[in-house]
Amino acid sequence: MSRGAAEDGGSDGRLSVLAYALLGLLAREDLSGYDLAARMKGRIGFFWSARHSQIYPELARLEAVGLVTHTVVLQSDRPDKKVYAVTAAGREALADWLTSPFRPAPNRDELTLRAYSIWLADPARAAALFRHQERRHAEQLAEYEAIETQLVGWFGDELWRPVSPAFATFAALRRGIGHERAYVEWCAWLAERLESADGTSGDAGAAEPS
Amino acid sequence: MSRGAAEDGGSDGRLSVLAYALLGLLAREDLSGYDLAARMKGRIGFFWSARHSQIYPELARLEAVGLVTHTVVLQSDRPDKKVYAVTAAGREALADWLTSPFRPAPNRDELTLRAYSIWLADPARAAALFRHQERRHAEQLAEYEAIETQLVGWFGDELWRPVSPAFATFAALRRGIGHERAYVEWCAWLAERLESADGTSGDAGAAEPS
DNA sequence: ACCCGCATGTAAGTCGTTACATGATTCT
DNA sequence: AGAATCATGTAACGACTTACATGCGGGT
Repeated sequence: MSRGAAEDGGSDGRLSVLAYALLGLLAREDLSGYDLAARMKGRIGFFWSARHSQIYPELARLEAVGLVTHTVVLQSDRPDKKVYAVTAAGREALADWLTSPFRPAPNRDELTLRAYSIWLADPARAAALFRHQERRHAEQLAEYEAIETQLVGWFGDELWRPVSPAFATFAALRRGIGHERAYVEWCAWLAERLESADGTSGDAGAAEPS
Repeated sequence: MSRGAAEDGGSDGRLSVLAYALLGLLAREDLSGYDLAARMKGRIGFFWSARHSQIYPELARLEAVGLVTHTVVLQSDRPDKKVYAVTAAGREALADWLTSPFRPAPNRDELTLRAYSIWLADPARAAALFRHQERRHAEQLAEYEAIETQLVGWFGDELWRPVSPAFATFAALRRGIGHERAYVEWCAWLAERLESADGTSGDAGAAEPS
């Protein structure tokens, strides 16, 4: 049983990471394409996202290889919808992928790229940019920490049991918190450096042009 | 002069982020396409990268709109090369971009995505995965910290002058250090949780299959 | 003889975003 | 009447990866 199902649907073409993102959501609850799109710009949006235009075709592909199925749910007050559920083969494909050899994709961070050329910019303007980003990330951090508090309240001990979905949610959230915390610190450090230099350097780089 | 040059080459099509990455490197020193590709998988690789197949056409585009120029350097022992230099218009386009309104691209982190479904995996295998990643990131962190030490040695006070390229290098590097540090901590935390649960849960999930 | 580093390009294909397209129902 | 939410798709384009293609010179 543990080796048959993985081969059943897959034929041979490997799945995209998006496919696993969808399977991961569907392993927790049955959802429509619309719901999946909503999840992708909400909760899990900070580590994976996709638009509905990418999700609908991907769901069709997953169904074609037998990793998900759908049932049409008729609604009177709203448009009907297709609710997708993961199959046994889908669950297994997901579980296999989770611990499979991992090749990290190259990082791309536009703000760091800007920092790399920041010596060409006006220090005052640059400082404003990084202060702004500092605020953005501080807000995001606060939001995550609020969710963390809620999580600890709702689920108690369950949060520490690795077989629980709540644990996995918590784990991902901790990554988000660590990420934002580091980002805020960096922005603040850089902005501070830029601001202090703006004064010492003398001339009116900070003044409005008009 | 401060407003003519920006419009000269650009016609109207916006530049890709890659274009600014290349301009940022060329603003520091003249380089061939080959050299640029090398930079992109070395030093600056941790916040931006590109293959030569993407770089060569992009350089042609930049030259077409007058932001860079090239001179052919004949070599006897090696193939001739085209060495690119940024123009005044190029420098200005870069400087303008640096502090322009910034729309952060969506984050995608496959390891966090895996963590989100980790409740479906065997805890022992999952722990191994995150321990492995912890090591990888710890090595990366050590490397960055070594570079930081060198940087502080070579350039002294220059590192604290925002108009110096060394400062910008330092700033980007600090981001890398913060990032890796947070990542290592997260991997270690998660691995620990997975390992402790593996023992309490009882059976031999950690044993070799053969 | 063969591989590696230098050096420059093109082509095919995947992944992702933006925009196009439609249509029902509910709220203001 | 107009906007917002729910709901599902397709099309065009841009960004990026992998593979194809070529050729010289130096080291083993």
